[in-house]
Amino acid sequence: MGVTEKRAKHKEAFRREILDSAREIFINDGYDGFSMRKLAEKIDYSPTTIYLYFRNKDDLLFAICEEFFAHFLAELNRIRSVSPDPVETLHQAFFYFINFGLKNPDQYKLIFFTKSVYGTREELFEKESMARNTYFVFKEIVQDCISAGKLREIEVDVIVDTLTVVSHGVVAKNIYCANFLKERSDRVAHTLIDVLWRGLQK
Amino acid sequence: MGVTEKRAKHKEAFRREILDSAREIFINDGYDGFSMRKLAEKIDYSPTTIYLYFRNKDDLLFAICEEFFAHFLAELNRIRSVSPDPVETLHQAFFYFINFGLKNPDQYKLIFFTKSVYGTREELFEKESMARNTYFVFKEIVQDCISAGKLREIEVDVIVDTLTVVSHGVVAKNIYCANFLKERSDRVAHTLIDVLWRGLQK
DNA sequence: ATTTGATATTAACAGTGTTAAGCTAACAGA
DNA sequence: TCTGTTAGCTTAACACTGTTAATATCAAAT
Repeated sequence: MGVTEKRAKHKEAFRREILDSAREIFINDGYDGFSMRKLAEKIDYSPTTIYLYFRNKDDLLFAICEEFFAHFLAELNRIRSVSPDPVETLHQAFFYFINFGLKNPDQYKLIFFTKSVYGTREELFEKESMARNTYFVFKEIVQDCISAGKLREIEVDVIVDTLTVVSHGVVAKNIYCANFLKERSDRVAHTLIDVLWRGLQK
Repeated sequence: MGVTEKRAKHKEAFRREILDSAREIFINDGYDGFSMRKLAEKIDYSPTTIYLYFRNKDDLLFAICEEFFAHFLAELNRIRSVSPDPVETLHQAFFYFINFGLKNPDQYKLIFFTKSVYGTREELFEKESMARNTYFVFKEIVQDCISAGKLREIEVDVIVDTLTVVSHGVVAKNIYCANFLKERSDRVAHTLIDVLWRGLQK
């Protein structure tokens, strides 16, 4: 292995180390609680060193979000391959997102409620990203249900939005009304899914 | 009118002026975009003067939130007095919140998605506030529907949470997925209410 | 041995929330 | 009228923030 290769590898490893430390701080302390100086101290380098590996604070956040969406995408594909029934697949996929949010509110908040990391709808669709891929796979799952005649004839995009809206809602409530859904968030989530399903079915 | 009274009145007027300017900045620039120095410049006083009228930045936000909730409460009571049918009242009340959020995303975000202004569920219930009053009136509206036998037999608190969850969801999606619901937010909101209603009815 | 280039650092700028101390002007009582 | 007090406001400062420019370090290549 050549020297330049070795260096490139070390650089990559260092980038990873920065990213992992950054994610920890972002999740624990939130977007505002995160600071470049805090991260620098954690990794034992000067604050400006970070700028050699990431453009700025938001670039760090973007990289972290992409890794999360890669994770979501993998899970959606797993569910899809395991469960052959489209309705069952949608149920599981939908519950996966809500459950992730309820179990990891800080992560969910960071990814979805911090900044418009991926810009407008158009900007999200324009350039390739894990977030974009995740969106399309989820849309396909919904489309499969429609194609199987299991849902009311509502535009697929409207249904997708409706579902993500509800997921965001459960988690937002859980995050911003401190302890509001405590001991009850699961019940509210299940009630909501139950109600939604009754309302969406043909 | 005595001198002390006059002074008190002036003080009150000044407080109002600060609050109005603060709300403008909070809404336009968001919680983070707001700064004491910005506000000071706007009202043409030094930053520290503000601290003679408000404990700190969050105290300003709290005062602004309370005024909003006073507004909500008045509107809920108005709807209630106008529409005698409990189901119609709930529909209107629910749509009022969603609509407020879609029409005034910055305000909604400031009030509901910025900080846990009113603390935990317990803390909200403990001390009297406009937010607390608003919550209870909305709960009463839901309870009226249940009492009239118009809803499935689900615990009233769960239904209230479910509805606020959906309201938060629509608005959150609208805010954080920039332009995501654009031109479609109304349709998604109506679809959601329609779906929810089908699912909630007996 | 010298040059080059990558990597890391120090110093600085402009901004943040908040506090402590001090100034000014108007009032009250003698 | 002089003095003491107090309300109202300001200046200065502290400890932070993200980010940039200039500089130092040090290993590899010539």
